[in-house]
Amino acid sequence: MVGAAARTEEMSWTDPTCPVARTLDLVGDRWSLLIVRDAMDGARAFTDFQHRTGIARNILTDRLRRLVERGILDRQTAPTGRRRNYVLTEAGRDLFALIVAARQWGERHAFAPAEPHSLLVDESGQPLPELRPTDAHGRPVDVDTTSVQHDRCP
Amino acid sequence: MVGAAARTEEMSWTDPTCPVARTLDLVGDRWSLLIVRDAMDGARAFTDFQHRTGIARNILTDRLRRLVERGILDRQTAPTGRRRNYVLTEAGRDLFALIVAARQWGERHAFAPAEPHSLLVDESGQPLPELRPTDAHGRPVDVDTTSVQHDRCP
DNA sequence: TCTTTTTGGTTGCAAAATGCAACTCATTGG
DNA sequence: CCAATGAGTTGCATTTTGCAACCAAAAAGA
Repeated sequence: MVGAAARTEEMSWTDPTCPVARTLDLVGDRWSLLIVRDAMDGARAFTDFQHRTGIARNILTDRLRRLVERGILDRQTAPTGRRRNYVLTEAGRDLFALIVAARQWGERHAFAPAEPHSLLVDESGQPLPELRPTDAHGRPVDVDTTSVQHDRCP
Repeated sequence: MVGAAARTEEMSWTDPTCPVARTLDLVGDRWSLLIVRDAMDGARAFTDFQHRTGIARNILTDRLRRLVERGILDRQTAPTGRRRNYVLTEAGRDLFALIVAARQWGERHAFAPAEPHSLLVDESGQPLPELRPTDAHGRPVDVDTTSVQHDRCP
């Protein structure tokens, strides 16, 4: 299902039939996924995001608004007219796999072997195993063993 | 391991300790992942990429060069013809999981239920099951059951 | 062989996105 | 009440992108 404002604002897609392209149209700019990353790591207030990402404040204002419009973040006002903060929607939380894939690729290809980096761990402190696409029977697949059908409507 | 030119050119990272941020610095712009997507789907020549993505040619020139510099594409001279084309490196092929994650999120959240879209299938024509991050024991994990350690060097 | 077309770019300029600093205006802590 | 902080907005300079025209080498055709 498409996000709220994507409907009202009649989003113009780079490549309307490709889910990869639509995803990039929604969160594929320089900052949106870093904002989502920080939201997943507990950031909720404007300044949380500003300090963690280092993004310019006017751009942050715009990105937060767009992520809300696109159904990835939600603005919640705490009980007594307090400060509003930003929380992930279900669609936003579902970006977890994408962020994990980005993190793991970065660990494999953007760091020297001994170079320090932050680490994503499960509840027992263990790093996650690598995400591996599989076919319907659980066998690993890759570029060579898959193909894109451009002419189907499932 | 870091890409060839990332070393020579002394890349300046948005957030040097975060693998997600480094990945986005390398392929997180408006076009790079669509170029990789098309390379995975068989595009090799300049004009293949130009027609599939619709990107402006000067930008395409620049993105292709950067992807080569960053170790994601390689320029290969075809056996008979003199014309060089672009093929994915191992690091580029390893972006498969990231592209699949983007595709699956797009299918779930950027399309109306009956809206047509391209489909990634395995060798027997079956769509791939959804990628699910798991812990070391194979149990599904998500935002709530994981955390980022910002102070470790594995 | 000579000409035409296609490929793979480059250059210059206009438009859009981004970054930076200064300025509001409400909330909160003392 | 007053100062400090949070959450933006506004204006301007810089950077990135898009568009169209131009160009040289390679391939194709006559």
